[in-house]
Amino acid sequence: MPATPNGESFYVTTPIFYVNDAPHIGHAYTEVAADVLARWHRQRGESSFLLTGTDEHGEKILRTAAANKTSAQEWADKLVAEAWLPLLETIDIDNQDFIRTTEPRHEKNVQKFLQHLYDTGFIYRGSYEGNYCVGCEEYKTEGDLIEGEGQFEGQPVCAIHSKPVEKLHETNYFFKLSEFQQPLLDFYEANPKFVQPESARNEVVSFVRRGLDDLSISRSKDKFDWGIDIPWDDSHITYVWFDALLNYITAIGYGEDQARFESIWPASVQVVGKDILRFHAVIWPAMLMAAGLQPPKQVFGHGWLLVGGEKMSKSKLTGIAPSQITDTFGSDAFRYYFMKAIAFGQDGSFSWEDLAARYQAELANGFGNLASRVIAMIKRYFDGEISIGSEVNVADANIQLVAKDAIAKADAAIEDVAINEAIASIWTLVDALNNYITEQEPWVLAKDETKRDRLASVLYTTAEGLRVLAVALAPIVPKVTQKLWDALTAGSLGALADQPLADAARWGQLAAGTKVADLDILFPRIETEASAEGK
RNA sequence: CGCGGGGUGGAGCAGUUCGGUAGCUCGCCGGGCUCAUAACCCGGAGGUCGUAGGUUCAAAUCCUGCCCCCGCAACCA
Repeated sequence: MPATPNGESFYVTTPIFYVNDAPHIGHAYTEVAADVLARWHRQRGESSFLLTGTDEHGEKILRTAAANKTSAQEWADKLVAEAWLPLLETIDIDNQDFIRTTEPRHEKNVQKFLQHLYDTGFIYRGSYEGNYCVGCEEYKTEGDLIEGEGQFEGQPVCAIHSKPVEKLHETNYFFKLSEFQQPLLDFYEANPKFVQPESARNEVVSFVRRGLDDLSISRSKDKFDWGIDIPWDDSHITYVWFDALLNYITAIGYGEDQARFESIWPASVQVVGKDILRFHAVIWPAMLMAAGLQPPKQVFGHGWLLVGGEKMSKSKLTGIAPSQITDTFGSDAFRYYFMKAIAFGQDGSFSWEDLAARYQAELANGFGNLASRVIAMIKRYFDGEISIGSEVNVADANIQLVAKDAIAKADAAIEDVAINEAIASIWTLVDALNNYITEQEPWVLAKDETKRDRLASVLYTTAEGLRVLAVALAPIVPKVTQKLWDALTAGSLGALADQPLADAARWGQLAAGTKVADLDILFPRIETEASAEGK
């Protein structure tokens, strides 16, 4: 694996959640992916920073707040406290910061950014003509409209209200996005990994080739005022792009702590759902270019979770709250399942049956049971004491090779943001160890006093294998690997999260004489029927 | 001709860039083992690779037509 020097910085972001939404497994999926990347890089010795947060401005929030008889800010506060922060708990996210777009550190520096672009001529005052739907109280793009039926036959109508839209004019501020078509295409050309996966990149490139329009970035306060004031014109507030997207830099010191900002930016990977890929791969880099800042190194658009073969949706009642899964299976299983079962970047099917099957086969029977049998044998045959045998054979050496190879390949896979491949690679060691135990038959060796030394070697090999697994799987399943680590090392090797991946496969780290501790069942069998859920 | 993704043993997927024994996980059947969470290990059955044609010595893989499913147009990573 590449020997990464300490001091390298890894900055990963998730989209900020629209605070009005109800958290579902799609949100959690994005979070877990980013968290796994961040933890992995941290164990590579890099200073790894995971940012997530909430998007709290906008008309909808203002309206639901009013409907709940409270102010927009209080409404947002409540949702953050009751929905979004608990979500992070539920799935064990180790984020270094959580930014809210209503915080002063954000609003103030968004204004600095806007002012800068205004001063340098990238923002101008223009007239906006659009199709306004009175029912929605917002402008619709051509694509938002559908063909009318019945009395409105032949004219475009709002897809939600099925009523004709009005042509309205409004004076707005615009960002000169159109000037960035060629710079963006050049940038994509020079940085082929900027948009990943490949299919996402192709889509973005062809989208930009078709041409870009300038972007309206402000709204008149006549419409609503729950946003950030345009600094030079207090009759307008900014629109989503210059508010939400900028969180990625306001959180790390843009505009007020230049040294810190420069030490972290540009972001290493910005994980986004494919629905918001264009904003992150087109508008966002253009904004940064306009401001003289570097675009992120990579924007990764992941796929959708499909339920019953279709995209999850609230209206079809296929939205699933993460806690529905973690209550039964635990946060580690949640993290493992979604990272392993779905190729990151592609759509993936979720089903309770698949989740239960993988939990049982891979986590409980594969990994959990392996840990169980190894610890049990050390206790049974050596009174719980780690013992290093001297008789090493080809099979032992092979396990060491598998371990080394597994880590190296997993590391390379993480580099490509292929999280499922990384896990599959680590799992080769789980399988190899189960196989090794069967072939070495330690229970047979145990019956022969003269084979005591060989027995020690076999058990030491398996214990070291478990140690490697604990370290390599810590970013994926932090809770159970911690339990395993405690049982195995009795604290003699320091904290699990501090174990460098580069050194993980170096054999011989468990010291002779270490007493292994009791190990709880890592993944208890789920007694309830396959689905463990009433569906 | 709106844009895009996809159709591979019962389920979920890989393989399609650079044609040449169809692979993985789960499930199923048979065997082994007993340290372990009725677990683990080995072997086996099961596929006209959506469909119709074309190119080729050879196509899941290249070309053409057609059929079907899904996403983008309502909440929504």
